[in-house]
Amino acid sequence: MVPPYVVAEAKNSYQTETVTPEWVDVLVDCPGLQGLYTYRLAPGMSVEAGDIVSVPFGTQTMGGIAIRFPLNPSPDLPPTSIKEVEEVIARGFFPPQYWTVLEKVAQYYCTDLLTVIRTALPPGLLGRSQRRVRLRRDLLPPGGEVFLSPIAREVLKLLQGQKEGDYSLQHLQRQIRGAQRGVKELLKRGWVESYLEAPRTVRVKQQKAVILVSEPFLLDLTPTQKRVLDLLHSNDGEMWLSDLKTSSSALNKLVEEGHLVIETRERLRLQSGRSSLDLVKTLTKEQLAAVEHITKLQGYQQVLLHGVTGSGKTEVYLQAIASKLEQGFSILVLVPEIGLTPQLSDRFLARFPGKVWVYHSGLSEGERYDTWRQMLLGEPQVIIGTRSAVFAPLPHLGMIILDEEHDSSFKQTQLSPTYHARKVAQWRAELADCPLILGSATPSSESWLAAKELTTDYLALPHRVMSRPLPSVEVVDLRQELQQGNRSIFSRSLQRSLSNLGGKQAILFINRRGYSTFVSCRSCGSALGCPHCDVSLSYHFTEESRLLRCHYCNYTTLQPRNCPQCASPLLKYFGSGTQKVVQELSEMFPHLRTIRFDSDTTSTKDAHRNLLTSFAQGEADILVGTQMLSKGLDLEAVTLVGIVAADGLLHLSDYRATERAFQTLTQVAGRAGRGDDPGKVILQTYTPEHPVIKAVSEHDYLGFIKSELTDRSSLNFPPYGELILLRLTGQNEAQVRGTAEDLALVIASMSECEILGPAAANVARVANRYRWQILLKFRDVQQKRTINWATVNSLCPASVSLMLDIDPLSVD
DNA sequence: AGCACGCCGACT
DNA sequence: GTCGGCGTGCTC
Repeated sequence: MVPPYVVAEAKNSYQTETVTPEWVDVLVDCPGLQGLYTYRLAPGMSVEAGDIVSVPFGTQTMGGIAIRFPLNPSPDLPPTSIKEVEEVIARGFFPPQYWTVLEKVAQYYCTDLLTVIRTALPPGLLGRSQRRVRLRRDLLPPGGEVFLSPIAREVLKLLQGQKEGDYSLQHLQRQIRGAQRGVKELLKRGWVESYLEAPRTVRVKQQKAVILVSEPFLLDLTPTQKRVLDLLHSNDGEMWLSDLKTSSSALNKLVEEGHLVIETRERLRLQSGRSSLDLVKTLTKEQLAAVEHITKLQGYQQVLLHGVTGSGKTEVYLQAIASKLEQGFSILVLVPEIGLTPQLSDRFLARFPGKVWVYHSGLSEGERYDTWRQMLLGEPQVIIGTRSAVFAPLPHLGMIILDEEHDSSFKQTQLSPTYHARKVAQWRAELADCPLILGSATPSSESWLAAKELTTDYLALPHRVMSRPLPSVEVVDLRQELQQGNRSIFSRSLQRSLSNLGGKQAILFINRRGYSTFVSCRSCGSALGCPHCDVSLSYHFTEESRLLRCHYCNYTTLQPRNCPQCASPLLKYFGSGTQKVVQELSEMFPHLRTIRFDSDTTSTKDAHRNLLTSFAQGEADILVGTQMLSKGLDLEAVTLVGIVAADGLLHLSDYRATERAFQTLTQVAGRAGRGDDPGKVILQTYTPEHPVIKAVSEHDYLGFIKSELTDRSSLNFPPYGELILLRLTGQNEAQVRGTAEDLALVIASMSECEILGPAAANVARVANRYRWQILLKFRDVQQKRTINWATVNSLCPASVSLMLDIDPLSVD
């Protein structure tokens, strides 16, 4: 059925042959399509696997990727229907083995190759053709518009407004509702013409460069020319004209005399960030052993670098990277969220100036496109990026580092492919035959088990640098506080510590944003809920207004004066969020300045960095924030960490809830005492006897993970068994439920796996869509392959959407 | 996703 | 009768 073909990986073997392929299978970028389309290659047109081409598709032109070269087109294809590739838009976008990784991801995560490619490639690489409309002024009779319908008249007016009278149809439709009808009318009269524009992809940015080729006589120069010459000298004789801040005409004389050459070159739009000074640090004995172990590795090897908070993992990375760079390799560094760790990327930039580039979804299209091209150049370099950077096309990959490997942001959950960057990194490292370093103070259960089973090397940094101690943790029983009459959200101990800060800084952690987590009526007892979701609304306030907001769908309404159910004015606010903590702080400690750090205050670009910078510079005394605080902040002046309420993390039903709680609490606690002064953590809770609280307060990772693994093993949860979660959503509750029940039956007939559910999701409705789920538990990877997902998918009606989460980190 | 082709209501 | 609505279906 499938014709014999030359696959992408075998590219080299066919290149050496003199036969030029006549057919090419192209992956056309069109949602809803997953198959490949066969095109003819015009004689003389050379296309390689991975090239971006434009092809006729239906009535339009589309961008696509050349995947493979069949020896013959499929026999069921009428030969006359095969069209020709139009042109090659971009070449060489994939290093060797790259396809293998993408195919592996598609297969493992049960999705199609195109979805994976769209995740991996920078956006804007694949374009689609655009229809444009142009006014023919020469054919337009004066006063002709009297014959037109109102809509056509409106379109005509818009077209006449512009000098060229040339707009994309899309633009016209945005401006005028129903523009297409008007355009048709004008087309028929022949007053406008329409044409297809070639697929628009991100373009290379071209700029003029000035190059010094010979030294002019200094005495002959005007002041401007002197300034230009000085600038050129301090930049190795080459500069962009735009950076010289002078017009090219001012340089004409020097160009004429042959001293300067001005030429147009591609200018890469790269974002490297800010660099400051960073000195190579002296290593502790343990760090040194780790660096030596890593640099001696040959070939693929996974390494778990288990370093307590403040043990100097970053310095180990930096020195290992330095050695790899010297050998001519490139290094990929993956971090949870780039915005949260500006200090980390700054340190890399300072240590390896000109060799470090960041890559994440916050970059503009042009920046991502150019950074991608920069990677393909193959020069030894370091790419720091978030989850999607695991697809960075570095040709001479010498090492991959996953920092904070336990962090759940490495897993994609909402969109397909639901990949985990750790897993993809393993495949990439295996193919590139290079080490993969997993760093964490609180390793994931997966990585710990791998180390225990010896498939991963284990390196420990059990002590902080400079012999600094880990912070002492004081557990405060909030039940006792209440009994003894303290109704504040701060225990007496935390209040005492805050008032004795003595010029040092504090971090307060609370895992909810907003002011109150829910509002309920004291008369009728009903809680104010979101009209579109099955959750209660959180109370937020701004200077202008008091709002109730849904944290799931962002529905926002003004806070009502009276209960909507019974009109009682007695509304009570329960639960504390970051806003309430900030407010209570300002009432209790008016002299302490606070910064709130949560997704409400960090939504704008650079907000993370700006807030953290101003805190680091001592412009505030206390940083109040959510989970975001747990991700690698390294602030030397912080001596106190207060965990306002740990309980929100402890009592969740999810199979990974305790692991996450331990990690978050340990990481937050680890922000204290990273400078010369010892740190202190005050952990407030209603359940001080909880094993997680005990383990966190004693810095006992080992004890924690042992009992956690015992629990997981007995229930065959990961990292022992394997999970797949089916999430079904739809507007009709009965239909969603019915579909879930049907699918569960079908799956039961295919596989021996354990089926939990179907059951309504924890939050049973979000944005008016009902959610049901089925959890599948497999013995091992082999058993996981027993399900035919095409069949399962085909049984799902169009009005119910089915989302597969492979290896879900959360089944709530 | 587009954009065709194709089959039903309000106008010359 | 025609024009034009947008309801399925195909795109090498």
